[in-house]
Amino acid sequence: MATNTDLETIRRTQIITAALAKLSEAGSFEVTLDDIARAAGLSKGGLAHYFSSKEELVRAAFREFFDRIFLRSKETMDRCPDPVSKLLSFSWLYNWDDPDVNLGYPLLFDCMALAARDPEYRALFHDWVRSWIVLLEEAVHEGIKRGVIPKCDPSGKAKAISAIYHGIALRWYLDRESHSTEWAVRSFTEAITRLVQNIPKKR
Amino acid sequence: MATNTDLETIRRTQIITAALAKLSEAGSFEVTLDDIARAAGLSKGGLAHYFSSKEELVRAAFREFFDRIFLRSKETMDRCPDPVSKLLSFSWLYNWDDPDVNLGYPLLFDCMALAARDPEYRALFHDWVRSWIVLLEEAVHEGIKRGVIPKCDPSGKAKAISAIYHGIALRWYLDRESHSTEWAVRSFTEAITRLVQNIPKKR
DNA sequence: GAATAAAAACCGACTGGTAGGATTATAACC
DNA sequence: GGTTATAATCCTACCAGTCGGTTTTTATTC
Repeated sequence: MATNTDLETIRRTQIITAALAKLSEAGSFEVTLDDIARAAGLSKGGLAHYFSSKEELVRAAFREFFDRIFLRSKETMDRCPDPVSKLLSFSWLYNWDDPDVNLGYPLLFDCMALAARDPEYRALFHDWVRSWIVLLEEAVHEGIKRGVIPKCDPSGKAKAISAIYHGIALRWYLDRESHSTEWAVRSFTEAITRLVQNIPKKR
Repeated sequence: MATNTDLETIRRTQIITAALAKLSEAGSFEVTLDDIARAAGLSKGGLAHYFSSKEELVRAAFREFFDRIFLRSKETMDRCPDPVSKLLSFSWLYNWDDPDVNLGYPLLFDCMALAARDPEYRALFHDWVRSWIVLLEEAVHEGIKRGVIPKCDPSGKAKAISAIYHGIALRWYLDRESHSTEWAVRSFTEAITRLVQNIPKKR
């Protein structure tokens, strides 16, 4: 028997799941509360019972999704033994068959467009980026300690690696006709590998 | 005395300039035709005389802006003598005091969010990316010919360089509190420099 | 070089539809 | 029977696009 709180949790997950799907499909401006309510098997009124405004719902949905992606990133990374392979463990970001990928990129683009103007969304984006960077930073740090990565500023390096993934993802997703998956994987591998190599002696 | 066509050109530029400002400010979904009309010193009706729909106007504005940025990129690049410095000539993208920068990023984010769903905008994005890549590709090619860049696939390399710029720009613009301009410049310089260096011998 | 006709540019009120939020009604449950 | 959950309406604001009409410009004619 579901207690009060249980039902609330269930409903909220239901709604957020539906919201994520619809948001991904249509974008935060074009999606309507009715769309989301219907997709969640509720009416608008029912939805209003759990989320008092569209803003609130949308933000909750984004936050939920970013958390999910972060967790997944962490798990994937943890399965890699050595630091460098950890840094290169994000190739799942470039897989058309992955449901998170198909759902996620439109959401991410939306979030960025919102973040370009709205400080609240900027904070959301910041948090997400931050968690990702911390993850990478640890790996860089470990790599330095083990001597497989040359001494450097781990934080700056982690940010650069993260940004490279992001930049390549952008192109891969939005301009797929000229940016193949092979290109994406090859490019991030090469760029990141070189970024954590010793600088070659002067020619 | 202005001929027919002259006035039309003037007005269209007027409108597009106003549209770009307003689009950058508010985003394509939140901006209204009235806003743009007013900013252009026209009424809604007057605006309708030149652009038959919001869609059309927005797209024209984006296209115009991307053209402008491309031209600027080209000019900046052409002023660099050697191939590698050409590849590194985009540091103006990370300058808060640049008006194109302040205007441009919100536009770019909007365009990407639109492109994530709408093929028309995807085509726009594609064209812009393409022009940029061609520019970089030429420099890479020249570098290979001159022997300052190791043999490689110039197109793939150009795409990677371009994506790196873009990725770093993203972070720099959206998460400014943890991504300084110094970080941005240092990171793209390092990443791209390494990307066009000879691979160091095995350790 | 006026006078007039024709066309282009422009205005602003109106319309139809939409969507977010609020209110009210109803069902379920303790 | 009162509290919670949900549905069904309603209200209001907003906005893209339209359209009749007005002003301004251009062309034409005498």
